[in-house]
Amino acid sequence: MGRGRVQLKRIENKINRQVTFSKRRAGLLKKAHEISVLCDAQVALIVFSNKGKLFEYATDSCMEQILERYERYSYAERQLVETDFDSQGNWPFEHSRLKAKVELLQRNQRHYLGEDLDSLTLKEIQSLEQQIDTALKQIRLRKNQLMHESISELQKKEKAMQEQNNLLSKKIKENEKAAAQQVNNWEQQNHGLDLLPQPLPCLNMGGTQQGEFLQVRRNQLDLTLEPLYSCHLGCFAT
Amino acid sequence: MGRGRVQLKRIENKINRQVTFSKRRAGLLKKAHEISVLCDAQVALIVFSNKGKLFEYATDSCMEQILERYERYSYAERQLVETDFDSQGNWPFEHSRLKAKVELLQRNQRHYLGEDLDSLTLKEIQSLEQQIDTALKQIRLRKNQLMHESISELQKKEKAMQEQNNLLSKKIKENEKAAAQQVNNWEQQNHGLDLLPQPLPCLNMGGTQQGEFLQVRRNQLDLTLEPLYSCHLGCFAT
DNA sequence: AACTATTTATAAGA
DNA sequence: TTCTTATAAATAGTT
Repeated sequence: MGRGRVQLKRIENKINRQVTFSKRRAGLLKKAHEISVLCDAQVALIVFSNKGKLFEYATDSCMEQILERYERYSYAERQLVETDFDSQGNWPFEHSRLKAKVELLQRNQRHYLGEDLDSLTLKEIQSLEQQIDTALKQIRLRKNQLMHESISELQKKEKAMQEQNNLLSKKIKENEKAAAQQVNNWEQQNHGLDLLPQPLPCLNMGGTQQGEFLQVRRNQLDLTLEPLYSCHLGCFAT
Repeated sequence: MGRGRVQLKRIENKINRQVTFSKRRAGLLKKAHEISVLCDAQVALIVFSNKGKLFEYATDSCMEQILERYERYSYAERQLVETDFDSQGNWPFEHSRLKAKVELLQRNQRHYLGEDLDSLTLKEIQSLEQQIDTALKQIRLRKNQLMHESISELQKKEKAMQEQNNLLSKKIKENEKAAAQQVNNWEQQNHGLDLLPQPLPCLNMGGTQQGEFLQVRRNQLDLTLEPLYSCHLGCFAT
């Protein structure tokens, strides 16, 4: 919607990205509100800019309520299992223990994500740095592994297609030959009738193959999620 | 956008509302995805239809992670909400919700620490890598800040001590001078009585000063924390 | 589910 | 950032 057709990939120009973000964010929030009012739906929308700023919309401004509802919806099954498993226990105690645990985990999580670091001493920061540095190395290792897997699967696919391709080409040539033979025969019988057979284009790896492959992987690894959108991104963007 | 101008109010016709909901829902999800990709933003969108059906979109399919981030962001307000919620005593629900939360947090934590990465897709890994990379940068920033603070405080201290040192030296010299004067006087009065005053050693920055100072800083900054991260590193190692 | 007349959103330019 | 404008997209009403 604008003067150019838009490609669904990250806008590299920073200024441009920021401007587009502002505009589209406004549009998105507006539309969230509209569907909420028009269709009597309950909507929660959370947007973090790439700089980490938060924007949100929630029907009737009750974000927490909607998130609660969401979690209830997603954890419905789990609850059934857990409810009678726990009922033997000492609830008040268990409960406060859990709350403490959650708080601790959240605090650690903030630290792992590089937030709220002012409360740490130099020594703690240094230790944290080492942990995160190690983690990053692991993550990159695994990423590379996955990327290599992707690559080799794609190559395998390519090879298979190439073979199929060759086979088809061969068949086409044979057909052409047979056809030419036949034409020859005809020409010998009734002179001067031309039939030029069109050469067919070869099959090639399409640009969509990569996306398709990712979709497959996603479904294998992530059985719980509905795939809302197919992958439009290049696989190997950083 | 359509043949008539739209009024921002609930569509009363049920069929119409349902149809509009379908169309706009698709549009909204699409736009959420677009802004996420184009502008490198993290988006979570939750829609409950008025019949209670759930539709959702989350950048990189990690809804829970985004919701966690959201809750971290609105931490302060949330405390109040939770306290309220607890006291009305829906314990079984609250309890299982907490357990789910703990589980989620622990899973995320493992990922942040580079463990248990096999369950993640390539896209998720890439997203994780970016987060952790950013975190590490933050951590290093803070570390450098702390180190600079340490250094400049130490330098200030050094300077102060140097001054004190000079002052003391001066005083000692004066004392010596005075003493020599007196000795002279005495010598003039009763020849041949030698009293050589011992020169006093100067004060210096001891090797332990630095460690002590750091210890003090630590205690000032870290009143609340249990030592979460054990320290294996030297203070100023990278 | 398709179609199409219109309205909206928004990309690019100022 | 904000405004303008040309154009792409979304979609309301229709079939």
